Amino acid sequence: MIKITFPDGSAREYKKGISSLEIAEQISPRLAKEVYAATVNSEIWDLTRPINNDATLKLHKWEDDAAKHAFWHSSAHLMAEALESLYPGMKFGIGPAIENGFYYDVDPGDGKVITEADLQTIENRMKELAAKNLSFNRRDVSKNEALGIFSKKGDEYKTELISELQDGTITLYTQGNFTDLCKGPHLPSTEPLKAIKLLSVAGAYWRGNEKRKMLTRIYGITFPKQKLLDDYLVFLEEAKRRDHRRIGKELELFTFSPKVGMGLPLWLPKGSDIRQNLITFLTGILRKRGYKIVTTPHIGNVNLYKISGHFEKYGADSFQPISTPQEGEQFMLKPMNCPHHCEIYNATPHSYKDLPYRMAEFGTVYRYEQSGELHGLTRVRSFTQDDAHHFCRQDQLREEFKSIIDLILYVFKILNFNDFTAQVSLRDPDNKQKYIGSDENWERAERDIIEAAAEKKLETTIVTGEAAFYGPKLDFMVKDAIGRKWQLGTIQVDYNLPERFDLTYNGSDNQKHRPVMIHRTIFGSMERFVAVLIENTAGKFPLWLAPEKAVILPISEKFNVYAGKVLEILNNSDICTLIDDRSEKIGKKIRDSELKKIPYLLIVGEKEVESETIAVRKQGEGDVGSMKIEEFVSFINSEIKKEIAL
RNA sequence: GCCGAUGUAGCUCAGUUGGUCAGAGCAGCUGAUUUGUAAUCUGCAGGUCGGGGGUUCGAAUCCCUUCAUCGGCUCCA
Repeated sequence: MIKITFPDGSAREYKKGISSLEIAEQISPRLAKEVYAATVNSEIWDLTRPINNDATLKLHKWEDDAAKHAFWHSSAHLMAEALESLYPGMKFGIGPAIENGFYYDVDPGDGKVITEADLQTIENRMKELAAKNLSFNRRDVSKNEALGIFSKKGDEYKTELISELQDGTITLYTQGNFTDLCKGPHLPSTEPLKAIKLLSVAGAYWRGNEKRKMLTRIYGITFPKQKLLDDYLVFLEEAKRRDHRRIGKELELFTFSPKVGMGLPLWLPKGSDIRQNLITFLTGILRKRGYKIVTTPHIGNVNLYKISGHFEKYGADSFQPISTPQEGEQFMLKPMNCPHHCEIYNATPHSYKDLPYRMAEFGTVYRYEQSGELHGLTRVRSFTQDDAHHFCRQDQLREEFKSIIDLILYVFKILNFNDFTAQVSLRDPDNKQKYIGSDENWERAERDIIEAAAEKKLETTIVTGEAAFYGPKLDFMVKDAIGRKWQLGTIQVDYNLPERFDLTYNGSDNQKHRPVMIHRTIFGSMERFVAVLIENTAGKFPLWLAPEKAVILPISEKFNVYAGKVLEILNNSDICTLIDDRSEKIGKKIRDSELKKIPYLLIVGEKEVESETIAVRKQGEGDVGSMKIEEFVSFINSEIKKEIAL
């Protein structure tokens, strides 16, 4: 007998070799139907795998990621089986479960392509196969046996993977006629794979290496119930409606023109207003926190980037230098503001007493991005960073870090950005030659970042090997409407540029010392931030950010004169207001303004003229009653104050 | 840059296998209406069907090429 301990601490005895599925059945047949995987001693297992020793056991229902993972991984195998039966000779790469669903990378063979038009056929075959209720069988094999099986099939991708695995750790899973190299875990059978949808096909380099062959990646998702799939598809549709590219067009916020060039955003008046509101807001906060605002040109001499090291590292992949017609000088569009800022630092002498020195700029930079990588406002070739550089002493590093974390959290809070993650990127300790700076400084900086984040109660994930070559960093990431991750704010320690630009300060010992430099952004870039803001709010911006605060809707043209008077008062009170004096019915005017997401609709008719009031309707919420014009002005001002005060 | 898809009026989209197929709704402009909380009615105007080339008696439709966009991959100082 073996002892199985459950998550609640209770324990029961079972006969040796029992599977978690059998245990679930003994608890309740219903439970057995709802579990998809099990954690046995902190390892995730197939439900059917026999347990031979005392163990802790947690059964995973659909709600658990482990269950979804097994479910989708099994789905990937099912898809592979369908593909193999439809396309004999197809070769298989890898087919993992992902955050939402699964994919499989396949090589259909030279000259053959799979397009979205083929997905329905594949999907249908998957459904046929799933209905056969095929069981997934796990088998341990030796490296030689595995190599034999897959080289016989001609699956060169699999044999490549196997050749890198340790003998004795290799397992295969078989369902029906399909066998795959796989760690598992899997479902007991294909039976629960009831609702299946293949979503898209895309190219993906084998092993993520652009020098190697491009395979065809097929994405799909499955659910145990059709209802869940339907809900998911509805969610995807809704997400598309929140897409910033779509809302940006509908609300006339920004546009792109092939004539201007791809990836070069053109901000329309309303989008510009939002952007400017953010800049004004942030500038106010920065000044209170001791930042000095600077301004630098959009180009810099090539030599500047040779000094900084950027030219050597990124020069070939940048917009190429522009030359002066007579002097033969070469300039680059600035890809970042830091070298310019270093020279601003160098323009004046610095004492240890004056540090930290905080320098900020809304600096527009230009980066060459591959054409296929451009994406709305989130990935562009020209963007404005809310950039800043802190020059400080090594002993001030942690406090500076804390102050920046504090600032970012403060700004995110005001903007109602709750759904972000923070990642600490450290250097790869096994590959130290990739980085510049002393071991001592790195260790200290990494410790400072981690501890500063902890002191600020910021939850972080720590990733080694992701640091920049010049220092460790802390990044803030958010997801867009359909779950793609984008980096916004970042805080990066830099030991490189202070060396290269020979930045110094006078210490209390009257000796020259080297300051540490911190790069930081809060929004990341105005472009990306506005994009994320659009998707978060679905275009319904908070009042303080809204480009237009109110629109006056006269009941009929008879009241246009009064409406004009109201308009003048509001605009003179710095409340950006429009008027809709078309000869349309009030219902139509309300509808149009609601769709434009203007925060307040002010209806004026006979009653309002007589009492010198306006009937206020809040966007999305309805009538909120009448008020005097001055009352509305102070109401709006206090609402805005509430929004941006903390 | 790579793989795949898409590209028809300002916007959203119809246009079977090449043969009155250049259309609709919204937006715009007209005129009528003068309206009380999410769509009043009338009429008009708008496109060399992304650009270029080709096949054909004939191309929005087929082929080539180019530009742009979308979904991914690689990249992201």
